[in-house]
Amino acid sequence: MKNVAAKSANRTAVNSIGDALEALPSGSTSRDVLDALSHMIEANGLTVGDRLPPEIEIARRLGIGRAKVREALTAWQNMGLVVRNKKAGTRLAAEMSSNAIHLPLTLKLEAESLLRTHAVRRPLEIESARLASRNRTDRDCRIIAARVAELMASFEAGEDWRPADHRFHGAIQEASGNPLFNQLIQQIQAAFNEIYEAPFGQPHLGENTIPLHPELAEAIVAGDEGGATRVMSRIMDMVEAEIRKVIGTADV
Amino acid sequence: MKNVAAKSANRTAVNSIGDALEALPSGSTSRDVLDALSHMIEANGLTVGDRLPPEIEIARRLGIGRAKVREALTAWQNMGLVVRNKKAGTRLAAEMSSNAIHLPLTLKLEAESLLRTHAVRRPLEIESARLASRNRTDRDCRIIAARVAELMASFEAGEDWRPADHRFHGAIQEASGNPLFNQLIQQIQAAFNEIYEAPFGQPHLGENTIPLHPELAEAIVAGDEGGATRVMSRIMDMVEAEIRKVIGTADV
DNA sequence: ATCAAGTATAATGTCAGACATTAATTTAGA
DNA sequence: TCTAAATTAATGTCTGACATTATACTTGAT
Repeated sequence: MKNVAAKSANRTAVNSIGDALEALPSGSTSRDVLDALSHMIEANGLTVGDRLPPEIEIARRLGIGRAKVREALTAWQNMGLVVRNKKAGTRLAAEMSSNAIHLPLTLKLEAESLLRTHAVRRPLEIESARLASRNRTDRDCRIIAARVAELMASFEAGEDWRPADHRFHGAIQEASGNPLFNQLIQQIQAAFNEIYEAPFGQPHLGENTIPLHPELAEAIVAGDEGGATRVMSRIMDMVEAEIRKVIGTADV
Repeated sequence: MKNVAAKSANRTAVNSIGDALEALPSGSTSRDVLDALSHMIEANGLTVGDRLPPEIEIARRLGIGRAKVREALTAWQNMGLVVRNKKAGTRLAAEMSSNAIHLPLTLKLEAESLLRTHAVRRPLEIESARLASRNRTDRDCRIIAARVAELMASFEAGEDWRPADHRFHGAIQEASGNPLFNQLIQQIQAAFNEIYEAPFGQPHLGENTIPLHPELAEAIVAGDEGGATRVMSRIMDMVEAEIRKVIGTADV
């Protein structure tokens, strides 16, 4: 019975893709293929568990080779967005894996994932600040001082201070002596931005925390482990509060 | 001049892959291809910026088709681990890309130190314990209780308790309500094991910490945020101490 | 008529070969 | 010596074929 419903749903989907899948211009990238598919999925209201058209059909409609379609679908598969099955074809995956963030498809689902992403970033930032205040070299101190000055100047000039903020935190992670912190946080932050920038435009998230940054820099330079931990925690808490305010939810 | 050095490095790499790339058994998956390549990369000491052999060469050596090699490399490319270039071939990427949190190779390339890996795991474990003691459901409590019982039984029976330990920590991360913790820690731990098991054989790392685990479980079930944080911190500190003892180094 | 077993089929998975494209390298020329 | 054109070695793409397999269908027995 469930099969019957699924089957008819599939048929409508497959029959009506002509409306939404048009030939791509030449030189189109794998990303374009995914965008076209996203569009088709949305236009047809396909949901989790539904089948996509066969690869060969997609290729024909888009006017590209099957290899290109496969490459694109493989990307989604690796992100956990679709599962492929010999006879059953390619279906939208039962669950969106969290490190798979392809915007057109997942935007609606990802609001609270901003908080989740931040929740992971939080302890890493705090720990990196603690280690930085412990392991910093003279050179690190000079860089941190320069970066925080740069940040405050940018902030007070009313410019877009986020690149400077990014560099400042990068300097702290650098000073921690463990490159993994920088790597991980950078990736997490990139994922965050990918979710965030699109739906809400140009944000000023974290603006209230900027005045705290000189204090953070001082604590690290002074080697004050507890102070660095405390200030960074406060910064992270304030960022979290702002996220909640923006997306208007309360639960993690 | 830099070109010359790079070129000669490439040549040695390409010439010596015969040592490290052996034919795969049939039915091998794309993951196997990547594992074989990882192995080759490590065996030849390739680092960021170095070239991989041409796809067709890899395919020949592994006894598979070029399509399969391409699919595997595409996965890495999508994760930002490699960049491909028409004539220049495929190179290990200079920077890890954003939406991909694929740690195993990253860590292998970047972290020669177990301590660094552990240093990243530490704050994540502590935070997940804290969140678990805050967000746990009744169901989580039951699972945690069952897992810790299982762990202690396995430990006292003198068996290999590590799978049970793994499941216990997994239950805590589950209880935190944020699946990202589980994902990240699991990957970090996988990377750790990949580095660790090989050189030191069958370890009993963390054995001294097992008796602390019931206490940790109790704190979480009781909702004692401070207690959970404290115990998990102690566990992590002890693991770190044991790592230091094993590898006999002092520096992070 | 219902259920089980076997068969057919339609989709993905893989391979091979060819050609297109591009960027590094080499060569020719000013 | 420097610049520009030709070469070339790699990835990128297309096509067609075959392998594999999970589903869908058919057949047979109870």
